[in-house]
Amino acid sequence: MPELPDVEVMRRRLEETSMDRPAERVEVRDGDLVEGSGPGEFADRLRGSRFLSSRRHGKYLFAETDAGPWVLFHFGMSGFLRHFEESPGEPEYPKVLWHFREGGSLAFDCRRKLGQVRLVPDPDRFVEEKRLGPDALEGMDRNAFLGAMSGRRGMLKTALMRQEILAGVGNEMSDEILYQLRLHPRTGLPSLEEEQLAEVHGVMRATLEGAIAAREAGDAGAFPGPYLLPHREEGTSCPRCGGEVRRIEISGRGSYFCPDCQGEG
DNA sequence: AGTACCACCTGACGGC
DNA sequence: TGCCGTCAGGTGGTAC
Repeated sequence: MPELPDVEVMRRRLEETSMDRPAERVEVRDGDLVEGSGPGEFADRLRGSRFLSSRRHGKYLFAETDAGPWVLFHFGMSGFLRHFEESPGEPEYPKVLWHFREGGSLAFDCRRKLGQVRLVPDPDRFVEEKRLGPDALEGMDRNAFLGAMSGRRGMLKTALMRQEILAGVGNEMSDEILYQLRLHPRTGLPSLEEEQLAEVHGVMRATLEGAIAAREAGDAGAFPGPYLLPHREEGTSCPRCGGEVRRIEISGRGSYFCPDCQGEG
């Protein structure tokens, strides 16, 4: 799940449910997911601590603690956060849990174990060391976007997904952005005029905002106009023109599009 | 510079 | 029912 919109919604849930509550106990059920320190050390450092604030950069979520460091959450392909009050609400694959003193728990769930949790002294430094580009939603105005995209030879989709160019767009959102633009997934950057690139920027922002709103509302209808996200399946019909949605492979990643709206390539 | 491909890891799902 | 191949939205490294 987790691309920028998903992570942003998780950040908001974290703000609503888990701030300023001392953790009675931090439970590491799978130390494989904890990077940079032993699982025991991680739990010990955070015992009794509270989350003070949160930040997001691209697909990374940071939570400031009064223990000093920030907790970094990265979700891989199958990770998410869930706050629950009673044990029946516990998700299926919780790897790290915060049990709050006043009740309730926060679970970092990660079925495929491709995510990670770690302590970092400073989010800005982490972003710099990771060489992440500016956040696709908060950190890129039109000119920055044009600057980042101009002079590149590759595909638009690939560039949108490269986290060192801009952070937050993944495979699924890149497909959605191309769908909204009615561009084929293999569209090359050199074929786009500056005016079209500016449109890409606007549509990217609107698509990310729309996806956040849709996820917040928990229903697809919140998205303005037809969108591809619920139709990522070969053979389903395009919500815009009724054409047949197809899947092609780009660098080993599944890419879904409507040949009728977006061209055959 | 850009692309393809593999690896990481585990589960869900469809076909036979 | 069970086995098997395929696919999954993440990143990172290698080879061309």
